[in-house]
Amino acid sequence: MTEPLAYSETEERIFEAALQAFARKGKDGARMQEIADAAGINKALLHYYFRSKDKLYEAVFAFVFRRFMLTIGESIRDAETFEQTLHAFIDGYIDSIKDNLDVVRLMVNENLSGGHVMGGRLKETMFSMELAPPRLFIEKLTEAIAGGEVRPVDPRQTLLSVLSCCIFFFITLPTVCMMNPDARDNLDAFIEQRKAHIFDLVYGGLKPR
Amino acid sequence: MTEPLAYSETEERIFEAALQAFARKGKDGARMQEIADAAGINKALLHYYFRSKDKLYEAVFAFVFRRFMLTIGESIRDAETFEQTLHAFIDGYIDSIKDNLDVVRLMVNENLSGGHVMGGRLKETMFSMELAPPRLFIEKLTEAIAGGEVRPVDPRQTLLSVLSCCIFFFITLPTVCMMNPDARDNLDAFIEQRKAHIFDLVYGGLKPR
DNA sequence: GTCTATATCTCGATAGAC
DNA sequence: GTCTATCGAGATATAGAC
Repeated sequence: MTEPLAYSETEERIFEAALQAFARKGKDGARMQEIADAAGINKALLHYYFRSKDKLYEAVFAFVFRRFMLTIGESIRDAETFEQTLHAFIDGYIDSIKDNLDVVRLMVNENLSGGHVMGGRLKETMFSMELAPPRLFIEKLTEAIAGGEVRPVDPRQTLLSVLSCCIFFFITLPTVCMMNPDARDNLDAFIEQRKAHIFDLVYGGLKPR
Repeated sequence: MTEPLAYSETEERIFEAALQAFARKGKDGARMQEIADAAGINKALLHYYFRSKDKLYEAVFAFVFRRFMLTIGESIRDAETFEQTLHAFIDGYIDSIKDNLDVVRLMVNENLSGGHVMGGRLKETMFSMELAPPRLFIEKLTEAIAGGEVRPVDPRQTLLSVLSCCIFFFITLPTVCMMNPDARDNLDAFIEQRKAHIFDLVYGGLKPR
């Protein structure tokens, strides 16, 4: 099941509307009517383009997932030291997520309901993107351990921890804002604070003693 | 709107069934029929007890949220040094989450759809549980910074990072298992590995240089 | 309290004109 | 391609017997 390389303007408007609906309420919770309204078209046209809700969901997921992965890939440049790599990774991920919050919400929803749609996309992406950021991160970290810049740690666990720190607070934003007044008052400032803190904590935790 | 202190056996069976349904498919995606079936009762009885789906959702959320908070509170004992506190916090949280995966999924779903129901419960809990674990964590960390056991960091950001590391991989378990064969083959072993890694990384990142 | 039967409504999907 | 109108399935919710 190969996806088209390009979509019409109408189709992309549908994707944006569907993304928002699916991200906030999940596949079952979202309504075709609200997606049509938000896209400025008729409900029948939705079925004309995508046949069924399931097909729309899969098309939307494939589209935004691919776009998001490319965005992240572009945002993270290669670096000399592991310190630079870590900095670029954290900043790049957080910036990309901030601009694609609904994509992350959609992926979390996918995981909550089994992750079967995402599973297919993941496998495809793994092979097509040789230098995906997570892979790059693990390579650089492994080198850094071998070179003595970083003490011996499990690279995969470390990657998971960094990703956790960069993503989790976006997922639980309502709760975070309720527990943390700064985040509610000035989210951008909080995000910059967060970037600095994560780098500081993780790099401190990785340096040899 | 005060909640009852105790529920009948039937009501608790309904709660378990509803928790599972709401956690996996969200409030809108879950079906009253499947909840009734899973609880071993009739659909009409569901409405007899809780009047509507919305009311059932709120009751279930209040019940499992409160129970989960108490579980975590009990699992984390007080400790002398901050090192012990951190260890107890990480192990206690991860064990509690492991035994209450659907509660966490429910809370994440709540956050994805705005978090209004959870908001009310959070406020109530903040006041009624003076020594809730997050508060204890921040107090102990602040003391440790003052005493020089830990270098100066933002306690709230640090708490958020530890929680991220403890919770995120449970939320994205399908993806984690796909990227990480160990987790799929032996989840319990992976979880123990994860506990050790988080403590190691965070405590390393907090120690004075 | 617990059930069967049914009312009422909403949603996904289609038919057919333009 | 885009619309209006509508069908039919399946959902929540209720009525009423036991």
